[in-house]
Amino acid sequence: MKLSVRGEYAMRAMLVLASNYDESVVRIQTISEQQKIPKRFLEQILNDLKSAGIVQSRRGVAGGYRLARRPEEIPLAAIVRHIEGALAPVSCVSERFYEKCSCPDESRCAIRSVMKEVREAVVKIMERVTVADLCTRARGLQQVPLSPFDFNI
Amino acid sequence: MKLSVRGEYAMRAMLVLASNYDESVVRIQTISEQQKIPKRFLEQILNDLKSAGIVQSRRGVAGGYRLARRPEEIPLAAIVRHIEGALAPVSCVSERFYEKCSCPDESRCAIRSVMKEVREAVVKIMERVTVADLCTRARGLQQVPLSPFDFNI
DNA sequence: TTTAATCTCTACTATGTCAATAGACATTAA
DNA sequence: TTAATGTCTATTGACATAGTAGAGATTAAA
Repeated sequence: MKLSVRGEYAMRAMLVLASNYDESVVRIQTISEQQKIPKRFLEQILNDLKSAGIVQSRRGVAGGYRLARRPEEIPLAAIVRHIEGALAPVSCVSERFYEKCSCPDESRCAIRSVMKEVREAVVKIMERVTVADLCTRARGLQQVPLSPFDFNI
Repeated sequence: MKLSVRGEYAMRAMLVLASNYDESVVRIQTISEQQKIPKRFLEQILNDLKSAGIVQSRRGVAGGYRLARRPEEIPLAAIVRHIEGALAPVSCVSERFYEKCSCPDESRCAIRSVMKEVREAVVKIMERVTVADLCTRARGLQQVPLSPFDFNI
């Protein structure tokens, strides 16, 4: 898995939506400003997440976006898979985005067997951690005081 | 980590070199034919691995490539890091290829903390597995009979 | 000394992806 | 009716990828 800027923005937006899960909807502009994400670019990303059934939207004056499910029910894997594609390091070990590779004999490829392990390790984390966990972590990190090195005199 | 074709070729070539570690050198052409890798492309890749000190070469008539160290001393991480760059899913959690990301406060970024876990999991595998392990696995996989489904009548 | 087989270095190219930006449109609450 | 929103499609510039190509340097052997 390699996260593009697009994928990073998607996660950041999801974190905002999850933090405001009680609200009816959150406007694109609000997310864009809070997270410093180019608005028109964010539009595309959220629209994309909508087509994946991960978020819902309301159009018109009091419009905006909200999560389609509870934050606990959305693993990070779901977001990344829809925005970036495979979590696997090579597509010949991907379950959902499988593509044949060019090696002579895939079933006996030693490299592939290592790549499978990498895939498993990544999937394990990304499927276990949900958007709700992200919120919890974010709250935890707020508590931590800034390191002295982070202060400018 | 996401492996490009270039990175995959590099690993396949390294596997061939390790299998012939007793030989003096192996010709590009030999590797190219065995692994079905475009020769001129492979030239570049091997030359690149040479500049990384991972392989050595001999020029001229009886020329070719060989590993610069014993297969047990070359972790896959070394190869991938030189050909592809960071193992980390985002550069803001990379040790060797660190780059600042666009999030408001990196030290308190919840997404980053998850990405760190992913990085650790990937690095752990790629640093532990060596080219020698690749050879061992390859030999093991040779023993395994083809699944009945792999036969064409 | 010549030759042929090899690696080496640099440049080029076609294609695709990424990160936006833009315009016209549809929907909705007030 | 209007203004604030989301929706859809197209375009763009920069860069990366996966090669291809040509000319050259080095070396073992004839």
